[in-house]
Amino acid sequence: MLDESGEEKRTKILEATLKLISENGFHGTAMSKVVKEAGVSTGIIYHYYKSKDELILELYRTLKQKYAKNLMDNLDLNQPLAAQVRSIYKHLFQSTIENQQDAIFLLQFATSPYNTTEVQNWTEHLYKTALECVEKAQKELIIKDLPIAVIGTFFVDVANSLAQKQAAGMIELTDELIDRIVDALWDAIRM
Amino acid sequence: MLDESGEEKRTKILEATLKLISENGFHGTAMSKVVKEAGVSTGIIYHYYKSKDELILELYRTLKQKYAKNLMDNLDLNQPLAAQVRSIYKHLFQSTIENQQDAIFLLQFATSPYNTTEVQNWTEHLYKTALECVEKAQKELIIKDLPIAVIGTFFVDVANSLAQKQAAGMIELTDELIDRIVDALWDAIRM
DNA sequence: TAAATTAGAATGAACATTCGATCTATTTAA
DNA sequence: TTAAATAGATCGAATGTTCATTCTAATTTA
Repeated sequence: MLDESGEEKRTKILEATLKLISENGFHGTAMSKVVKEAGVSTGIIYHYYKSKDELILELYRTLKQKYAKNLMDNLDLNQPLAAQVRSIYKHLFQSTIENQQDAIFLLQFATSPYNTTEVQNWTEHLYKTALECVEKAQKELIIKDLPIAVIGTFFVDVANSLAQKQAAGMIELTDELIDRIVDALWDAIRM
Repeated sequence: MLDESGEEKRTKILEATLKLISENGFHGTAMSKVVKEAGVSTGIIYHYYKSKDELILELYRTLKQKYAKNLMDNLDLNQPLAAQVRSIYKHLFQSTIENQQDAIFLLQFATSPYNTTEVQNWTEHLYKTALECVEKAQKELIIKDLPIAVIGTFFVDVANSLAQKQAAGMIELTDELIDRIVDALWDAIRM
């Protein structure tokens, strides 16, 4: 190919996988369909990825990293803690909801056997800075002393679930509604 | 009796399916494994269920019905509204968390393509009484006027996610912690 | 030209489902 | 009361399909 580097092909494969899995789930997504959707040959997919599992894991890592990076980049450590925590909430929500396809894939992944303890540990380390911020807020009695996993659920899992409901047409998440949801969840955790 | 043994076999098959899917996901659960786990023959499963999909749907319906019934049975409409809503929360949490296997299956189902709009509508009607209770509390300005789907997420999806985290050993949900979580979520929705 | 990349047919395993035979209990007929 | 008939339940081997992965040959790139 002329203007298609290996990287571009990798990306195409990942994008096709994301689209198909978010629409049809892990079962409904045969490698042959990924190949077709991405417009590449069967062989090439195994040139870039060892196996289907490896491909799915790489897709997961790519997406998680994207979100974590975006979150950290938008975190202003000079702000008051309360504002920082609310900012984390807001960002998580907005980026989750703006990328429904990603959210649906991540939700499926999280509830699947792919999500091993090893993967979970890797994921957790990505959010180190945000976690530290939350822990600091707990120490200073700004937010409730709930286990970090519970607060994480309030943040991440709620956002993912709502994104899924929006994708299913059960709800419309306007900016105004997102603000009210963030307010409500802030009420849940603040002292 | 014939009927009884037949029912028992149906139950055995459902139980095996639940165990295997909650442990290994939809992919990891071949009909041959269900057969082995349930201790029945290949043929009999198709005598009772049209297909694998039909079996999975029936399992979903069975579980959902169980929870909805338990919830409604424990709802005392003579109590003050706030107490009713909190009671719903508490029950949802407790029953979800006490049955991790169920919760994991339901979570997987919810994020899979099995969860069509049709299925979602059926599920919603099950919780009619609880929904009415929440809506009434909104009208009387006891809780915030958030879309019912959002409040549903705060209830059901949070409980399911936490049950999954507990199953994964990431958290230990003691009675005391559950109370604090219910308190926190009540703070999220109350006026 | 040599090495890397790409193609897509070929392979074999896994899987959902079917089928025909057999068994068991209940009803009917003599 | 007993024997035959019927209908549902059960079995597991056989079938045909789908799918992940591999292989060989062709093409591109350096």
